[in-house]
Amino acid sequence: MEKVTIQQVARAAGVSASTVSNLLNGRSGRMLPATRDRITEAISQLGYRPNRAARELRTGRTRTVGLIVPSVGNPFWGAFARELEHAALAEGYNVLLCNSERDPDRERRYVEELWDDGVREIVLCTSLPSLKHLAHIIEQGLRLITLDRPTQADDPSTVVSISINNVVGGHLAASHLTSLGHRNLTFVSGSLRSVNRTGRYEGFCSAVEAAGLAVADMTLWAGADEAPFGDVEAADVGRRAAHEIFAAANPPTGVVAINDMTALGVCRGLRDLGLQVGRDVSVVGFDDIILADLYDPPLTTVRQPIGQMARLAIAEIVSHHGLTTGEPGRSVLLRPELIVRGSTAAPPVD
Amino acid sequence: MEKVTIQQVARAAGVSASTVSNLLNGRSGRMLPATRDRITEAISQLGYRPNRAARELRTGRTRTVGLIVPSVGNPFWGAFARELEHAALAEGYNVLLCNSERDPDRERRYVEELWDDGVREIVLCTSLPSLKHLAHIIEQGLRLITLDRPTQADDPSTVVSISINNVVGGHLAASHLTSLGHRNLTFVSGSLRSVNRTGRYEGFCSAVEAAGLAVADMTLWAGADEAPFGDVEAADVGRRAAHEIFAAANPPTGVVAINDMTALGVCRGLRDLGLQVGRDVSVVGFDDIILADLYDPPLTTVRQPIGQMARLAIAEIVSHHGLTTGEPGRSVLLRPELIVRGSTAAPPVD
DNA sequence: TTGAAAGCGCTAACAG
DNA sequence: CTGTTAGCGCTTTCAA
Repeated sequence: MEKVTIQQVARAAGVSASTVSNLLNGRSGRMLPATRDRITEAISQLGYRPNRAARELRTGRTRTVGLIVPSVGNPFWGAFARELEHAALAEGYNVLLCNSERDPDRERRYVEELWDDGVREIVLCTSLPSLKHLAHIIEQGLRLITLDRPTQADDPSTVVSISINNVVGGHLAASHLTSLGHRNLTFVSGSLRSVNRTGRYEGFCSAVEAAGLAVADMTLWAGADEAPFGDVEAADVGRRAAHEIFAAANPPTGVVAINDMTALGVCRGLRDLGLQVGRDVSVVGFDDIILADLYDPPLTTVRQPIGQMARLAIAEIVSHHGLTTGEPGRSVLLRPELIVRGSTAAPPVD
Repeated sequence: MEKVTIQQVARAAGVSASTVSNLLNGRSGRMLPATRDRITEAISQLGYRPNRAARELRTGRTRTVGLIVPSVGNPFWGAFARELEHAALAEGYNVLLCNSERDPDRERRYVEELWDDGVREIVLCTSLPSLKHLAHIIEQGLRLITLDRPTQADDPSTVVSISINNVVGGHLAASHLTSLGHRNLTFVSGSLRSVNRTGRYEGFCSAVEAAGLAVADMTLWAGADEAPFGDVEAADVGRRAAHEIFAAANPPTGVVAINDMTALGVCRGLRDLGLQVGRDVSVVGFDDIILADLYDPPLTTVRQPIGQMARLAIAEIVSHHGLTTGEPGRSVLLRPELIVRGSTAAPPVD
């Protein structure tokens, strides 16, 4: 079967291409019903589907939004992708998913690729501190919505950001532990390049202080600085962290991890050492991925409202579609929620 | 910054558009070095990037491969997506990832969307028995490579399939249990619509028979037929399965699950009932997702060689690029590997 | 060695 | 109400 064009449809219906085009683009208000029927008939008869490239070349528009996630290997991003797709589909948009592996270079390549494909709206999930590598495209008019990444001082002004309040999240996690009676905590963070680490650690520290403890006594385990950790490796990071932390003198009784994958790695590492999570050591994660509840023991964690984040992102895109005015970007901070499960308990009395 | 076209580059370099185009498309063999330099200079000066839509409209080609997975919420597919992307990038291809949620309708929509976007090669991960809903596009020349789905009798002849030998996999899983001494097994399968279930269950049965046991005594738990289970719900399916199976009389001592997510759900369900996995009950999964090794106890599972599968898929695409001949599709069956971990052991002696 | 010209399939004024 | 017309940005003969 050969490709069928608008011309052939026109011919089959005995009209001109423009008339077919008009029907296709909702300008059929004052069209004779008979004409409309003949065209519709011809379209389905021939199995005609408009050529995107041609249409786009002409109009410059697309109804596709790009989604770039740090790693589809991390179930959190998989789940978020589902939510975004769901919200987008409801508005008649399609989603194209790309996987950056937290590599600025891949991030840029994908943004360019999408831009060249005519995509003008991208939801970027990144924790990179700078957006410099994308500045040239943002200038050209790309609408960028960053997710899980609070606005940074030098971000281009048109960028919209949607994320949770990390300070609150870190505080929730740590104060949960201190209120259980823990006095010696460690914060485990894989990548130092993540902007989320800062906020979460800040909240962690504020909770520590609020409990009358000295922040100086708390450890920040941040892994090897040089290694570019992906999210799949997050579990390995956590596992190694546990090995190191609990081999050292004066180990903590409570651990807050930067995300659930890392937290699960920590749990695995503790088990390697014969320590029991939820009894010998308490562990709190971040994200609330499906597996948090499935794990043994189920993981206490700070939940991110991914459904809401996804809907906000799409709402932002829908409301601005077609606008060319560079209205200054906004920043939405959602409140995270602590989900208490079996991985945390009062510290052991020794 | 306005969009810069090939014309502007040409003007800036003092040449014609065709010359710029020639350079861009590797036809610069007999071009004056001076000319070439002026053009290259102009391109980077202006930040020129060719318009995909225009190029594609002209040529009809793309270097993008579509990847449709059943659910990015399942870490197995996330991991596979990474592998495929890796292999594709190495060959200069890009990957566009779509999420079908095992819905034939969404599958079709995405295939059409990708086709309309100029994508002519799609790696489709599906376990749907029929490809009828895609027949109209396959006829038009779409190159389809199905993954994790053995060729079915009525598949269009040009479809290439890459998957593991499910019969061998099911056999490996079950014979591992019988050789440990288990005599009462259950096969837990969520979706009845999955073509993989058949093969895996067949292998399961053959191992049961080989151990001198009666297949009729083994249970096949297949969940509620009506519910359209997604992969994220797989864990729930497993959990519910465990609840039902172990509430009934004469419960098994060994369980083979259709995939790891389901297996982890089964483990969770067993824990709900106070049963200990790897002691009271042995559980085997399928896939070997990252979390299998992270779990407590680590999950024994049948590993799918996703790296190899990804490379084969891309090799297939690369080798056929540009060919229009409808060479009959091939079917590759890879051998899965049993990974023994802590979730399986000899049955308890009572 | 380079350029002129035609056209991919579609849309959007503008005429009729 | 519908058709004519003129491109969108690029590639590709073919001619110079």
